Amino acid sequence: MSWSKDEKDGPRGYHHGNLKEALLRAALELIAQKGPAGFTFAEAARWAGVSPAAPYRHFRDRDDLLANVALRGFEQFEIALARAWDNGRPDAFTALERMGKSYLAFARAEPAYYSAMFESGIPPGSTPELRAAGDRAFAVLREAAEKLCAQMPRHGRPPALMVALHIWAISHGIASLFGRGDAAHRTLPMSAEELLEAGVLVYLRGLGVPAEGAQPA
Amino acid sequence: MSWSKDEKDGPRGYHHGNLKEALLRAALELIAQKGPAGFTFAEAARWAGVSPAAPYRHFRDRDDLLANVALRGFEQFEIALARAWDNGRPDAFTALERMGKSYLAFARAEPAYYSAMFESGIPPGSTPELRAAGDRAFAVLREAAEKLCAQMPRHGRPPALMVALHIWAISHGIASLFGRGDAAHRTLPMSAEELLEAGVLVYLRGLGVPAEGAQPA
DNA sequence: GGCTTAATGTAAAAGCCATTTACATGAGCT
DNA sequence: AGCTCATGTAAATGGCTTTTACATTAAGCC
Repeated sequence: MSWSKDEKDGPRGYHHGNLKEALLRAALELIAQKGPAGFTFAEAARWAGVSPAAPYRHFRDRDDLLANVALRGFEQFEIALARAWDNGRPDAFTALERMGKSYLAFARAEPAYYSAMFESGIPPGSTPELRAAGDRAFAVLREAAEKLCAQMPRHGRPPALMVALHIWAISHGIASLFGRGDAAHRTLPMSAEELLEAGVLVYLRGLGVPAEGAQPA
Repeated sequence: MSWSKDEKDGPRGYHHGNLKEALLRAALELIAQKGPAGFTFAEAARWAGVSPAAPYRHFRDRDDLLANVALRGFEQFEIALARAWDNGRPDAFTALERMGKSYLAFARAEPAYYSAMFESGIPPGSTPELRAAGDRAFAVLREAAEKLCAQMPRHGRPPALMVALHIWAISHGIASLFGRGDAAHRTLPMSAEELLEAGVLVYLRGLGVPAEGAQPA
């Protein structure tokens, strides 16, 4: 019945039907266009075809919506990293490099998620779920570090947590400073991917890691 | 000469006397309290005791003020880094470690500047002055990398620019992710300073740098 | 000292946002 | 059919940003 017909996805009646989802998608799109700062609650509502007050039925406030976008971002991020890591196949070293590329690829392909996650001003611990999702994503990196460290000689073996933090830091640093080609970032004499790969390579050599199957010199 | 008396610093009459400066200081204070996102033009004006429209005589808009804060931040940052570098004394290695500590100390001591510089959404190239100031700050790091590389055996000597970028990235990554102890960041099993120092140490070992006066093994 | 001018503030208004409250609609269950 | 709760709407409040017309004053010039 409804009033006219049934337009693919537009709001059908008094009730939207899937507003929460629509708002999350709208927010993602708006953040992609104007950054987390430029994103407005009202515009997301407009985008979803509802009144400015409607979103409050699904999110406590603007920050809550932002935090949910970040949450979803961490989930996607974890998936992407885990897929790249692929359980350390064929070997930890190769898989780690692959994960590094995946890290930057995510930041580039999903700038809205990435900025919601790291540059929106939403504290990581603003909600337990958010923190947990962030931790799960980091856990992938940490697992990689564990596996990498495990195959080092027991002697000077570094703490895997520290290694994971270092790699996270340099990855995030590169993504954040040079992440995308847009005007919002600095330009580089090389690609971010090359820069990260080289950095991790040097770092791992510093740990004595490639003493695995490759030649140390 | 003045109008009524001379009260230390309060606005004396119709004209403020030093509004631009007052606004910059107010912005810095407000950003420190509520982050770059929470900072408002109107509140800065209130803080300076002028009407909401007054700031427009000194800054094109809110972003312009933010950019000027960032500009000032880069200048301070350059000074801090240069002081720590101290021309590479007593040796490049020691001086670099000192600069790393200085980097984090700045981020911690001047979170408002740091976030205006890197986390405010103001693009680095939004104005030529801003870009130049950023470049000057980076130049200090780059000089350090040059000096460090210069003392390496000519053979496998890495590009100094790349080294500078790597160190910048890991420094920024750590500052940005774990920078301050506040709720806005993640907590660590060690201090950010220790983490950075260890990371740079490993990285430099990977480059073969400490083959200077120390023992390579 | 007067006059002129440009710099610096103010007042008021338009338009957007976030958020709240009271009310409306309708989906699902009995 | 009747109830009830989830989900929307309308309208209002209070801030913020930015613009425009106007007020005040600092400074230079005679």
